[in-house]
Amino acid sequence: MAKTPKYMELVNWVKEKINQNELKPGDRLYSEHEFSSMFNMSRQTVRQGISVLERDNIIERRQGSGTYVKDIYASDRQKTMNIAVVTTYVDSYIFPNIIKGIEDVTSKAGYNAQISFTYNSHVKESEVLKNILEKNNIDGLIIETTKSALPNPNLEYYHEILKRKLPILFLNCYYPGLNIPHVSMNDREVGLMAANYLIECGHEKIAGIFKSDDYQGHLRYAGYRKGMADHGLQVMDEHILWLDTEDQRHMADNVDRILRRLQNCTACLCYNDEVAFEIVNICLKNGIRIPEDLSIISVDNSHLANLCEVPLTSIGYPFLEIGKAIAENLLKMIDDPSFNGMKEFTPSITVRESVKKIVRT
Amino acid sequence: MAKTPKYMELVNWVKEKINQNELKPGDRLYSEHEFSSMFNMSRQTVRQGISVLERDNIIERRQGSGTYVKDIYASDRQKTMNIAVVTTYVDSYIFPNIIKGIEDVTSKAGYNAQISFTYNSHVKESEVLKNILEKNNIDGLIIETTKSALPNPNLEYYHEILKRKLPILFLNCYYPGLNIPHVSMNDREVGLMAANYLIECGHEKIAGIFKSDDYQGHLRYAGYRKGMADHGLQVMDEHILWLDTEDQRHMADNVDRILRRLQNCTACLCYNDEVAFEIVNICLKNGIRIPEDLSIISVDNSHLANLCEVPLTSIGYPFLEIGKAIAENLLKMIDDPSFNGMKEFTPSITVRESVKKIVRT
DNA sequence: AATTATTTGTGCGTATGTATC
DNA sequence: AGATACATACGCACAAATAAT
Repeated sequence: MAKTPKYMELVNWVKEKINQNELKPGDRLYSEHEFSSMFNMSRQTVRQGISVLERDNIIERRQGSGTYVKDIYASDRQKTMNIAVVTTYVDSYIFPNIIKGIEDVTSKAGYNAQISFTYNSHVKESEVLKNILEKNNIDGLIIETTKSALPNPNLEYYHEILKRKLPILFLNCYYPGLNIPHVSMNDREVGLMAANYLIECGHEKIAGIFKSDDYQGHLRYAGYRKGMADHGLQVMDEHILWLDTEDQRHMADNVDRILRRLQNCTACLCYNDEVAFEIVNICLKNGIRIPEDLSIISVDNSHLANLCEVPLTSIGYPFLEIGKAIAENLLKMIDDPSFNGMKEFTPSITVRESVKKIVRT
Repeated sequence: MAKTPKYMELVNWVKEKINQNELKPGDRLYSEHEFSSMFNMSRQTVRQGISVLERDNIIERRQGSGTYVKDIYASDRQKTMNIAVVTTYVDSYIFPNIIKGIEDVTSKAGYNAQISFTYNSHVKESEVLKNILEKNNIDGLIIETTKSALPNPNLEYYHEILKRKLPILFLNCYYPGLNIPHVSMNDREVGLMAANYLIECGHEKIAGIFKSDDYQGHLRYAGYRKGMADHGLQVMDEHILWLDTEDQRHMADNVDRILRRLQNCTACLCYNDEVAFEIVNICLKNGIRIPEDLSIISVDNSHLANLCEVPLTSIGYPFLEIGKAIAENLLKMIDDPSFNGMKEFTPSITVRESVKKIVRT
């Protein structure tokens, strides 16, 4: 059995008082003489204990004045100048631009960006968050949450982050139930704008393809519903296709499913350019002409929208600007914990060739 | 005037002995009792001095055994579990895959990847390297050097890195004069293979577009020259176009230049898919049919090669594998400083539609 | 395998110096 | 100027770990 030294009594006593909030940052401890009589130990032993506390960065000695509890949330907490960035996929067009935006801002301010990926897996996300909390060497965190529409088993980690008052911003997605600010597009507005545009072009039977496991998909769906409802149009479940991350990776397996949902529709709202790109290819291969037989509207306005066989009309998603904004706001939060870094971008549409205007008869 | 405490005598004495190399890592210091009589100070005072040295991570006490000088290059140097990754551009297809490969490997091994970009600017590179050396919180470095074909003003930083025995690997490019291992394609082989393929297809008048400020460009050019020479063909300077990073960003400004170099040629070897993509567009707009009038061979075999209006025959560049390999080798170097992480990949060709076979008459 | 000498760790007492309020 | 606080310094005794005998 390991015998603990006498001076550890004092060390533990102080630590406990701090934990119980009976000793707050800036408070003066008892003097060495007082401790000496309180614990029945010599002043030398008291000093030994205080040395341990000093070494551990818990207290601070000031000659002639006293011994003080260090101020954790201010001068003491020295910045590491590291920012953690956690995203889901190393996607071909979203990721590089967002990262570039973030890195532009952080590197100019002297920060390093530590980048990790979750591959949209909760397990990987939990590993990443655990690692971040254990290492405790970052000043702030930008995270694109995994499967944001599903219950998140990693909530405890987010609560711990809040408890530690570590500045954190959600990228793109967010959890409605969690009090963590986010920087993203207004995705409901995105869905609404897309639906409205199609309706303005004369479409009424409008299919929708959304992502089921991202909260973004849910918001875009909500916007789409609102657009339909505003114009007295009905949303038909048989024209709504929900794709999850797995489906998206194997679109070829979903061809029949997709074609059935698109039947009898004159237009389709696609979750993003990646999906739209695939849908266009599938349609063309199956004799459906774009936009003559089916109009397609998409989201992201990435280079894919340009490169697509039928250039896509797409709602813009300014990834570079989002990256810059989220980094700027995180840095502000680091300097001023009361700053709320929430920001939502308003969408805009880029018209290309994938939507046909229908003249009503 | 500040009076220095007596125990500092001992502290300074030890520090000096270490500086003069009279005390080497692993050496045992005199015992507390010996010091006590040597310096005419009490054992308590000796202990105080030794405490200072211990706090400064200079010596290590072992109860019952003695006090030892710490071994800086081994057990002492505790790993930070951070890897720095420095690349040039946040490119649309190269970067995400390489980063993904690196992050895959490093995160599995429990490392964080700190990513920075130089935008192919020496100034930015120097800032990044300076920051890395100042913070001194990484276990290894992967760097894609900036403008590797030009004299590098940041050589001093690389020498400092070598001096510190910090594991470092060059990505893609490297400096021939610097003793730092690299992981890349064999770019000379790339140029050779591309030239040979065109020659095998019956082409003799072959233009070449290379990047002037990357060493990769020079190597591919060297390979191209060898392929030509091996078949008794002459390399004509008027058919060689050198582009630097700036030119590449404003290809539209170079149209006349480009068309002049391609005159009288039946084929063109392009530095990479990005360049080839642009060249194809420029040619088609100017009435040059691909591959009927001009065959194009390219390098990278990225998705751009597929998406190009004329699908490109391209020499593959396995970015994901390169990323994985460089990360694996860096981790090996961290664990075993004698390990040489150099690796060169052999290229392979993917044939699409941009090269016409000429039947000789 | 047990003993012993050596070395660092813990703990206490005292005295004096120096900074702060 | 004086009281109080921490800093330095010396002395001693015993405990615990280590290494050699």
